[in-house]
Amino acid sequence: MGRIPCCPKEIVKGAWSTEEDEILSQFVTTHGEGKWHKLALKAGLKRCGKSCRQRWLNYLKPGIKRGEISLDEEDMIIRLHRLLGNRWTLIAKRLPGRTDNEIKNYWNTNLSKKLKKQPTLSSWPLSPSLEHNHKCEQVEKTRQTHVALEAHLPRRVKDVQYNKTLQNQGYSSPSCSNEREGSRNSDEATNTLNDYLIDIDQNKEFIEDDFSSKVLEIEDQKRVGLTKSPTSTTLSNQYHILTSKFDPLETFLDVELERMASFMGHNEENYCNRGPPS
DNA sequence: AATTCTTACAACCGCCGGACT
DNA sequence: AAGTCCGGCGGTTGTAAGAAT
Repeated sequence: MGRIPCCPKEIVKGAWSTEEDEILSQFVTTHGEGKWHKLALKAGLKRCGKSCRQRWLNYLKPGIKRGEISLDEEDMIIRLHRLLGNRWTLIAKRLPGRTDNEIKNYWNTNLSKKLKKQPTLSSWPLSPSLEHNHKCEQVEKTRQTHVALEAHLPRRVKDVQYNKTLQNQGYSSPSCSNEREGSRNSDEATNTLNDYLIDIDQNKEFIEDDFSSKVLEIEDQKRVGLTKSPTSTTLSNQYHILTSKFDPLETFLDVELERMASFMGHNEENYCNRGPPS
């Protein structure tokens, strides 16, 4: 039983014409998004479904911001990239109107080169001051020490399993089952969001790899449907930020961005796409 | 003016995982 | 359980436009 080809036989590739854009826009506006393969056929577009999806999501969808990326946006991209790595969709979610593709391109063509020229300031790219530079150096030193001691952590986690449940909190934390060999012991692998929020509150040093792995962990918690807020009084200070629709990753990013802003003496409000919890 | 080089970015491609049958 | 569909993601490529020679 052969697989149905995903694209029409006479598939058109390359740049989209104005006519094609109009057809796609009109069709999606009328019939909605999704089922891109069928959509392409019904709309009479000789395009791959994926191509239609990409064209709509990256260029035609209302609300997409075109044009030059502002300094604020650039700064935000750099910060988020340090937290998340090449996870463009996650980064794009924090920049309203910008698409993952646009951010990825901007990074590859502009920022990666810029940061290579200024490796030390890559962590904190805002306008420099002496105090600022001093802090940057301190942070970079700490980071380098940490990186030297710790092998690089996996960027992606494919498999998740529960192996720890926090008592009296109704909150269980997954851990990575594909840990690098010898990179962590089992206790380290069971660090929880709770633990990490305590770390944040205690204003521990910024360590890049810890952030990356923690973000991954939080994403996995989301993936397995972890939405229940803990109730421990010990942790109550940390959880004032949690809303009824608790989203561990969003919360984590908000906390980190606020922390970085406070560290650098900048107001991060503009970067947070969610308002403060009510 | 012609040619070559560089840059920017739109689009393609392969892979993955969840949903469905 | 296995096969297939479908959407999402991130890496890579193709190419137009501008800069340099």
